[in-house]
Amino acid sequence: MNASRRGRPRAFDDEAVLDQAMQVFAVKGFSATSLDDLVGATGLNRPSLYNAFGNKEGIYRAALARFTGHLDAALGRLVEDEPDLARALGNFYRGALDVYYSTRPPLGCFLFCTATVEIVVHEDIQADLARVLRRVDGLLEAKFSAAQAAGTFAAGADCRLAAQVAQGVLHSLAIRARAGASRKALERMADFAVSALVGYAPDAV
Amino acid sequence: MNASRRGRPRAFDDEAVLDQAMQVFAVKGFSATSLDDLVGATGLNRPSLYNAFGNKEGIYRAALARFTGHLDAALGRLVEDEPDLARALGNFYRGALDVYYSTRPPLGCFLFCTATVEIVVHEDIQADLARVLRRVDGLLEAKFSAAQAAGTFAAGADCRLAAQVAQGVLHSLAIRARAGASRKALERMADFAVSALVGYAPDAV
DNA sequence: TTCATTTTGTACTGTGTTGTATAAAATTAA
DNA sequence: TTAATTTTATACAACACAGTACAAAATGAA
Repeated sequence: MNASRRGRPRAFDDEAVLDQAMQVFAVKGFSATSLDDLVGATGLNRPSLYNAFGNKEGIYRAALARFTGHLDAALGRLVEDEPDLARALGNFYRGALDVYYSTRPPLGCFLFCTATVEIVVHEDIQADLARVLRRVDGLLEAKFSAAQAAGTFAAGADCRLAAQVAQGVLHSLAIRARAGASRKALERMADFAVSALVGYAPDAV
Repeated sequence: MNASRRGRPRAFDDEAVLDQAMQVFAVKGFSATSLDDLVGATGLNRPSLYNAFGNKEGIYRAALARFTGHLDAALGRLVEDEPDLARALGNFYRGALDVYYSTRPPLGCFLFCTATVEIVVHEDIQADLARVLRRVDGLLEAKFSAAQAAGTFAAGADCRLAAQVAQGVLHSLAIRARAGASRKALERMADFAVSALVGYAPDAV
């Protein structure tokens, strides 16, 4: 029923359009990006964009969903496929850095670097961001819990807090990559964080 | 020479104006804030704003400088006045949370949450942000180094990396506070991070 | 073929935007 | 008092903006 719709067929691929829109949004942010920017980047005309995505916020949120969907899938796989906690975290950070440094100049994280400003005014974007925060916390908490059950992570440690701090390091990578840090510097920072988190001992105080 | 200038005296206090401008910028971000917003928030008229700060970016950067100056002074004091590393870090995070939760709704960090988007397009803002990142890394590295010299932080640890991770936790607090996390949750997260960092042992792998 | 339906392209509307010109007001120096 | 200087207030210019109306084009259904 979906393949043969009635009227004139679309002359563009939604996902390709969102990728092009994301490139502009990732550089300028949501508010500073104009519809003319998006028209220029996608090659579509305004009615096509509005028909497909509603309005500017709709385009942004669709691009955001595509970005987080991809990153979520990639990082989730990297974490879940690696049984060792330290290696899983290392893969997680390197996978993120692959994305954060995939452009010239590096733009950091599309979500953390461009959505965060908007969340006070745009409730939907706030919900989008909060959802990802919870999801990544959950993903990492599961990994810490599994390691704890396997005896490779401190028995008394709060896995939820460990996961929150682990994602916190990701937030810093996101910002620092956009702010001009070298990838190598961030890899070292991430390695240190992995070491500190995996080696955590609750009675250290 | 500074007290008595020639022409008509200014009818406003620069710092009060910047505080009011910051309130708007902190909610909407730089790009989404209009000059009319700033006129409304400050009570000044447009030529007065332009005469005092140049243009919109000038107003934003002046507000940013005021914010970072205050936070820098406050957090710097909190860290340097406390000799114990764990307590110093705890004070550091709590001092930041005091600021991040000082409004309703909480807006997180004015710098990390609103400047980060802009740094790709606005080089000056990028420099502003990079300067703060370096400064905070340095502040914390000095604290870790002092603790290391005093024997309360692991001898083989890289204090620069520890400092970067410690500031990384701050970046996460900044984002999460704006995204709707409770202050109590972030305090627990920060406490965990302090414990993990202070108890770090290089040979944990 | 003809009709219904959806997309496309152009052009436009109304409004919001940054920044400024200009003159009046308030002060100091002479 | 007068001139020089700076700030203030109003008004405005030139442009950018998000979103839409409308007709042409391209398809499937009848």
